[in-house]
Amino acid sequence: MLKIDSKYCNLEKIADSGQVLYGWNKTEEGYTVTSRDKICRAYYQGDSTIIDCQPLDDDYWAHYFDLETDYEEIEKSAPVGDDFLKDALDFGRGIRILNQDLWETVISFIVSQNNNIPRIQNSLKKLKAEDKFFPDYIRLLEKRERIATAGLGYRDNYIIKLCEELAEKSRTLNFSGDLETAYKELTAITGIGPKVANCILLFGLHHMECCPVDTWVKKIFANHYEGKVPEWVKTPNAGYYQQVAFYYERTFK
DNA sequence: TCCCAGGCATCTG
DNA sequence: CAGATGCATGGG
Repeated sequence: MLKIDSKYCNLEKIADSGQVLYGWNKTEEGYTVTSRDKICRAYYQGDSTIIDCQPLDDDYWAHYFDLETDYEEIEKSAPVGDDFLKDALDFGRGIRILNQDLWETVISFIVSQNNNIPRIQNSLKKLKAEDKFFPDYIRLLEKRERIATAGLGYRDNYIIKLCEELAEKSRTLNFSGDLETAYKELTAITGIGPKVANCILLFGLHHMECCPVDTWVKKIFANHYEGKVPEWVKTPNAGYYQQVAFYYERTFK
């Protein structure tokens, strides 16, 4: 069981921050969270956030919830004199950048393009169907009818092509090289462009300097920075600043 | 009915 | 290189 100061681990904010499109389900006490073949319960107890898993797998979940990172320190290192960022950091305090499963993240954000969040989540649920955990490429190729009926629109071919290419090489996705190499390998996949690649790098591979620029972030630049790119975009923790800014802007759209 | 959604691939100049 | 366009689908 993990016990975290809830000030820096707010379950609702994490669930609604747009980084996680699969695996979080609301319950009476809080959430159940699945990742790969693992599951935990997450809820509050006093001023603490509790992560409780059966069987015991605290190391996995400690990494998933990114407990090795000091978010108070990230806040302190934010560029000064930026009122919008300061407000976003206050509003989003409690968000953490999860270490999500790479495959789940890749599929989630391929599905996310030119799509809305409820539809994305619905499609991912349909891909999982009655399976216990999110299907790997082998399972998806076995269950092609799911891909056809998941409401994926034109994105279905991106997923089929990726699964078939992995099957041909008989290997799962992994990006062991540096950031630049991973970015090139990701954007070489049909259906993955700069924005989706940055989401995968940030949410699946935990490159905190990556800053996905989507329609909301463009709105932020336009509405709060006179159309210019703010300083925080090019800092080592840009991914976190992007996430709280996204959450802040989208909440008060 | 039109417009949009955590964009991308493709084509054109 | 930058800019324009089509894309599947469901919700507002």
